[in-house]
Amino acid sequence: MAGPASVKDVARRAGVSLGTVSNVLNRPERVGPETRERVLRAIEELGFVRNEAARQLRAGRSRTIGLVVLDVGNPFFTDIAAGVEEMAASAGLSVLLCNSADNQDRENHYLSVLEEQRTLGILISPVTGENPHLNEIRTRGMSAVLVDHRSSRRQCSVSVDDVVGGELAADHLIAQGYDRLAFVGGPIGLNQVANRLAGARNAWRAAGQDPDRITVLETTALTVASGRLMGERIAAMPARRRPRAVFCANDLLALGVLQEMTRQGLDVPGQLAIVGYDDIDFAAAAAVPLTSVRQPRAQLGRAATELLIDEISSAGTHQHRQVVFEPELVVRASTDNARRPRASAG
Amino acid sequence: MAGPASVKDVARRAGVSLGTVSNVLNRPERVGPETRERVLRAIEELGFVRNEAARQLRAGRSRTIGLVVLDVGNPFFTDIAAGVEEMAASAGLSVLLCNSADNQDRENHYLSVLEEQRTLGILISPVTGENPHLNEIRTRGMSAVLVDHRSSRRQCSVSVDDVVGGELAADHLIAQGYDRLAFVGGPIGLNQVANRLAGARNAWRAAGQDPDRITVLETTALTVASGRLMGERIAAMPARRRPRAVFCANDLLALGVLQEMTRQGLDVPGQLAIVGYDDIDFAAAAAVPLTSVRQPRAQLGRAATELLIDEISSAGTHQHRQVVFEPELVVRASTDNARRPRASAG
DNA sequence: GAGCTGGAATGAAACCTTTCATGTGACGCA
DNA sequence: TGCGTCACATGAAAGGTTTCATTCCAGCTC
Repeated sequence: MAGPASVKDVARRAGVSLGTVSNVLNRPERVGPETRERVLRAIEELGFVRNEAARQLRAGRSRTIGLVVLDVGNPFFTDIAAGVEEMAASAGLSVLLCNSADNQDRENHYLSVLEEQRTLGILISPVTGENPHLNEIRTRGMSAVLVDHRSSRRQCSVSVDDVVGGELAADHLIAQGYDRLAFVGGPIGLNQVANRLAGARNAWRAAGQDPDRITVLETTALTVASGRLMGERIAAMPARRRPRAVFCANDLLALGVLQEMTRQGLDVPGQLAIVGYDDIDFAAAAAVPLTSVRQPRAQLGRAATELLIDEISSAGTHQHRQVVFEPELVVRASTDNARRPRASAG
Repeated sequence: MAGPASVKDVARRAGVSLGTVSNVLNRPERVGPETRERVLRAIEELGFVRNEAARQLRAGRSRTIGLVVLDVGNPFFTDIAAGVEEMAASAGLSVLLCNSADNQDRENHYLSVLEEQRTLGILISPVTGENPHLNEIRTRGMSAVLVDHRSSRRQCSVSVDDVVGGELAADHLIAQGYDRLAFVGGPIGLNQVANRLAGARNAWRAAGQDPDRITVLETTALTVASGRLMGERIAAMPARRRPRAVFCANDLLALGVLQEMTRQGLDVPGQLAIVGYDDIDFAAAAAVPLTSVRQPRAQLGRAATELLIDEISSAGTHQHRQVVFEPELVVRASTDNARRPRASAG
């Protein structure tokens, strides 16, 4: 026996036909108990394992959905993934988790893989708003739901209002009396980044300030390492020109900045207040517990999966929906202006 | 046209045979330039996408390896996954990431899925040492490498010496003068947990103490939430019976305990020193930067993938190897006994 | 002009499972 | 005895790709 056993081998060993073996596997009630027993024994003895590829080829589609995220290393996305998996499992589907790492080429590569696999549908947190490749794939009949990104009316999406989130963060900083504000995040091309910045500018304008006077410190990625790098730059600024508060596009950046401040002996929030975004579990456990904008992560994942399943199963009647959740500000020590030392103390 | 276009459709449209289309796809140099052009145009016009299932059925195996981890929510494992993916990509392979969530049934489920998919090989951080199902699958010719768990000589594995890690942690605490020691971790059935505890006991014994006098506080999982729960229990102990130092089986637990201490107003390391394990990025950014036992995570992933690829490609000559890395202690503020208040101060 | 060469294209077979229309035989009932 | 029914079991077909042994043909040599 060269390769692994096939239904044919099982059939021969059990002395029945191919069809009967298949029936034992898929509709056991249609097979006589004695025959069934014999087939099962043959399966056991040969160590037969279904060939999913052949199965799927016959069926024309798989029982898998794809989830493409921007960064598996970010707990924000693994929390979403947990929600997706929970929902998918309860519908009997598997989830194929792909990491685009903020990279358009990788995103497209994974989209191709998912299409070639005849995946049932795709959940994607896209690198950019419009991805022609994704649109093409959808044209060919693949269902897709955008996650963490609001779509047009021609497609389903699940997102959290990032503009509102940015406003919440900036409003809070303004209310706390911080004046020189910086925004840390990037690449600016990322939608989430752009929207959170736009929200902050809105709030700034509403407070009667010039929205362009928010210093934008653009990073190359939304990671702890990028945050540390930017932290170095901030610490190196002369105290008079240094911002009093930074709003970071996500918690990883915020934690990086915070870490660097601590290392350089700058007090948070005394010399620099920090607001993060996402409220991942680690934000609360940070050196200085982080004020952050909370997103309902698992819920995001569940809702997206529900929409996708609906789109797949009721192809004809499906109505595209854009679900938008509201973010929520969680205030912690990192923006406590009471702890800010006298201006002369620096 | 009902379903998506197939090679047959492309062939018809381009006015060539099936075989030629396949050649354009797989060995373009064997096809005349003019014909090739015509086929490519047909592919473009029809939006033809290879059917991976059929491809794989024909080939007998996929171009994918499976990675089963204990907890995708734990940065330790996503860092390993990053290493795996990097190595796999450079060998032209895809990675299917599965989360067993410490659960034997889920682990077995994913193993079955991977076998049915005719995955090229499996990297697995196993829930328990011996998994009969995994052994069965290996019997049928599937390659598998254990990750973060040392195997017997009959199989490849990549791990970090957890006993040494436990010794490093406990030695450090002893050297810092901490006497009442507790170990936080669980389920004790998990190998990593058991070994780290064993290491700590070794060190304790070597220091002339009764190794059974290490209090074992068993948790149900290695998560931040479990850590918080155990933190509550620790805080609730009368100060005289409370441990002076805890060694946590991983950083998530340590962060949870730390968070709860802060919430309850207990000083770390003043009233409780904490050592974590893994040295994930967040450990350094914690409320009190965590002393932790560092593991070379990405390297673990890369090495495991290398072993797997070797096992797959040189099936005949392959020698099973057990690669064991050495952990490294990273000392930070959470175990700084200088900051410990006078005994009478409590 | 016959025979040969090599590049290019062909078409059937194989991979494995599932489905479905068909076949078989036993049994009960009129 | 003959017919209909029912429960099982059968075998061929289909699904899309790749491979490989053939076939075809233009161009070349002798």
